[in-house]
Amino acid sequence: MQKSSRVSEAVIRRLPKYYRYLKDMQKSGVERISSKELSKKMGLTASQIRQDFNCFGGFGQQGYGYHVSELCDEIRKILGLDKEYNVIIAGAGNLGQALANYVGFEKEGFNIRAMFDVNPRLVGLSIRGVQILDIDSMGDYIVNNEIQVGIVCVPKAKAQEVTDEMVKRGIKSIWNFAPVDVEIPENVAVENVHLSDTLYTLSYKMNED
Amino acid sequence: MQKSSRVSEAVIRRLPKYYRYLKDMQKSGVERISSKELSKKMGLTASQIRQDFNCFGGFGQQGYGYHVSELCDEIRKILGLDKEYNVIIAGAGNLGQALANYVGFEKEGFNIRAMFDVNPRLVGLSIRGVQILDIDSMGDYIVNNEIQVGIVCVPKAKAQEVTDEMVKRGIKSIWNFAPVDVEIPENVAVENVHLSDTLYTLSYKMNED
DNA sequence: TATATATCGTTAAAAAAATAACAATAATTC
DNA sequence: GAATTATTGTTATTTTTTTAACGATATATA
Repeated sequence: MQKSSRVSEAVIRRLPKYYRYLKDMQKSGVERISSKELSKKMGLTASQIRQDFNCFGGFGQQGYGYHVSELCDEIRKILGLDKEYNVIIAGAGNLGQALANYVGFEKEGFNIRAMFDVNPRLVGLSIRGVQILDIDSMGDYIVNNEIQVGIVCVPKAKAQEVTDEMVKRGIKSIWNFAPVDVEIPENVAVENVHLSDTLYTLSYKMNED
Repeated sequence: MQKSSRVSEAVIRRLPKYYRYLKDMQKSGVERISSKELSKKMGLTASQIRQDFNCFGGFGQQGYGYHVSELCDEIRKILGLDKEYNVIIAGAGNLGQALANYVGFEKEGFNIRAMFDVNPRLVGLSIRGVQILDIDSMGDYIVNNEIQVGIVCVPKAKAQEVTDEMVKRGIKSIWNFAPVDVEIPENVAVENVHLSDTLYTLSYKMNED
């Protein structure tokens, strides 16, 4: 798995999709699958699938195909979903609350430990057992509770500031939903989500031909 | 703009990002920008930017650069954001409510007309003036109110069913947040969002080196 | 057990995307 | 107003990504 650092962004972005489909198949009791069958289901080519998996060593067997649950486990590991993470959410507005309420993240090891907000009306409340604390206490909380992942759901104007504080206190991963690309140092990972981007793409497609 | 149908997916997916940066600059009063300056801000190459814009005709001026507001307007048009759309949301859970509360969409012409849910406790309530109606009335509502865009925020198990109903009643664009790829006929546009995909990518990056 | 079939991993070819180069032209300077 | 500079649009080159081809190997069949 030393190849990792040379795996292209395109491949990496397909991994979660593989994982989704494989998890589903595993759940439905499918035991084996060939690259050809999988390609049909996922709308990719069989060639690409084999090539993608081979970036990480290749988990199949000639003449047989892939063991679904084995392959699924491998991809889980590659994605780092076999570990547990401590997570906080900055911004307890609608989106922050929606994320806190979604149980799927916890199933994959992302445990939301606390939420933070400036609004005194929200501070003190709980969402699914997760407390909303004052945003001023976020820095110390990160340090004291070994938080690795920070989710940014604050308004655009506060996003960079909140991110900076997270990074300063040792967070190594920023999942940002504010509609602005936040800047981070090289050793920190970031995903700027930009929900509306996909809406605009949809708008483009709708008006295309 | 006849070229449209031959513009690559990669370019199309960058358009919303250009639009974001240009809108910001326009707001801050920036009048002109060169591909070189823009490339620095956005983390792209100047070459790529010029090439991207030229897919749609090229809006610059040699020796000068681009007029920010003019370029911004052009991209708005290309994305179809100069029009108005009637939108509904299926599923008034946390995510549905979060989307209904976000005013940014309306600013770009996506007017949320109604929400739909199965939960009788939610039916009858309003979010920012948008009524939550019974999901069974969705089909007729779509027809009677000329709805063009359907946002799917229902659980995974119901996503395809709800999508089918939307398509059957004439919706031409599906923005799907359920964690499954919904299938649609060829003449309908779809964006399957998959929030957790970016979290998993983040997880990969965090564990990389 | 030998033969046929399926299917992978891998190498080769093709296609697509990104980058670089440059001629054309507008703006600016002297 | 001529010369210089800036910067585009466009063509050429390079790189990356995708697709196709195929030998190797395991499974299934006769």
